[in-house]
Amino acid sequence: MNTITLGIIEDDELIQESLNAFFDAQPEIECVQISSSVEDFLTSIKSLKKLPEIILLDINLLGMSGIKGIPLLLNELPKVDIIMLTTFEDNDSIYKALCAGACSYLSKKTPLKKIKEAIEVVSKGGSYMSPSIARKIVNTFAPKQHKSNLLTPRQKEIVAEIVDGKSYKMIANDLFVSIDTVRTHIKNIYKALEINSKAELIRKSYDNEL
Amino acid sequence: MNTITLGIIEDDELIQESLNAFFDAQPEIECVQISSSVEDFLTSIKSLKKLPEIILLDINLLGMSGIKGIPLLLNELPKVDIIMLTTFEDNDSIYKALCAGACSYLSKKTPLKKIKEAIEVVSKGGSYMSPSIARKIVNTFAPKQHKSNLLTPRQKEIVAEIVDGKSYKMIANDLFVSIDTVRTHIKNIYKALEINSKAELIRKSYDNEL
DNA sequence: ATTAAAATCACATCTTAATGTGATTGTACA
DNA sequence: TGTACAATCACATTAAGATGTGATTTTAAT
Repeated sequence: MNTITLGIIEDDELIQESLNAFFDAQPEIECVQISSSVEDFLTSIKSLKKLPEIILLDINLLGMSGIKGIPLLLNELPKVDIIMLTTFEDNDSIYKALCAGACSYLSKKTPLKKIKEAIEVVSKGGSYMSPSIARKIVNTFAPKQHKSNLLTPRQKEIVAEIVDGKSYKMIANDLFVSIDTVRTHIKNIYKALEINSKAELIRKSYDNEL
Repeated sequence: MNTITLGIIEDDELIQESLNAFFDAQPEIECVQISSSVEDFLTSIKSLKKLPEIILLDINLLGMSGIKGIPLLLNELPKVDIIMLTTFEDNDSIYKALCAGACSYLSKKTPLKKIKEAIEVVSKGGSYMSPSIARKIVNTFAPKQHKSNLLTPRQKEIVAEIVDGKSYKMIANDLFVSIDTVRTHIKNIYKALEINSKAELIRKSYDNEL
């Protein structure tokens, strides 16, 4: 197994040193650049022989924030994997970092051994995150429980088929009813939602408005 | 620590039995209901004294799919946490399951010990997922600079109108061209995207596939 | 027992969408 | 200076969708 080249962007000197000392002792990982800011890091890498494959990135930095730096880092190093290493664990920071292109998100409380593990996992094409952060991430997908009772269960079935791209005829077949029944359902759905076209129905469905 | 009550929905008898035997031997986890389908499960829980706090759910089931079953399960058991346990590891299945409200996603290849660990993590309010699945999940956030050149700028304008719920006639009016021109554009769009209905077009548009 | 709501089906009518063939114009590129 | 492509329009046909009126049946609630 090849050594993994690592970059660190972290403005707390204590943490910098602690990480540096730790990775120095790990033959699998070679720390090729440590900077206190994204700006410095971007300048420094121009004169490096070995480029980092993975970057540990803090959010609260001097100069631009780690999150704003992600696109710039990815622009300079398109193949790099970015692991956030930060004290912030709020949904918003996590969400923004991932949307910007980070591939993993760790709390600074994470033990060094786990950080190393995360680096190895990411290097193999995976992603590591703590259970609590993972939960926050999956929660961003979860349905926003509108649960409006505008539509009956049967009507919702019909909507699902429509959204799936089925024609009335196909729906009738799938649900074992006549096409006229499908028509009637759709008439009622349109009345209930105060719309009058399939396009609006699909939009509402995608926007979770039913 | 209290025992965790568990439900299992899985139609493969071998896996059912293997899970059942394993959890029988775990004092921390009590399996209160095993069913082969979501439908059965929903019927069965009505007569249970102890309700499951966590459900292991397969996707490929007899009757309705596990993914379609998630909303129904959450409806009956609003506090339940659902862990997908499935062979499917494609982005789409993962994404749909999480959007439907699953809180964790495991491959069937996961060792029993890890499944138990996942259950305990979820029971504590976290989420467990394997590195490869975690990576797929974070990738759904990442910026997708597809910017596919499948459609010309004019065609994209037409699509925008369609998605907005406009009819051909309205589009023709908005863009100051004849309705036949709109028709031709749409014909070409359908050909380019290899689809043949408005519904599919709207879906692709919402799913960022253009 | 009555009522209300949900789901089913039929028939009719009109509008919109899907698809094919064919043509013209302008622009960009080799 | 062709040629490829985007954008425009016309005509025609078949399929699908939208909408109205009216009716039956089953089930849940009053």
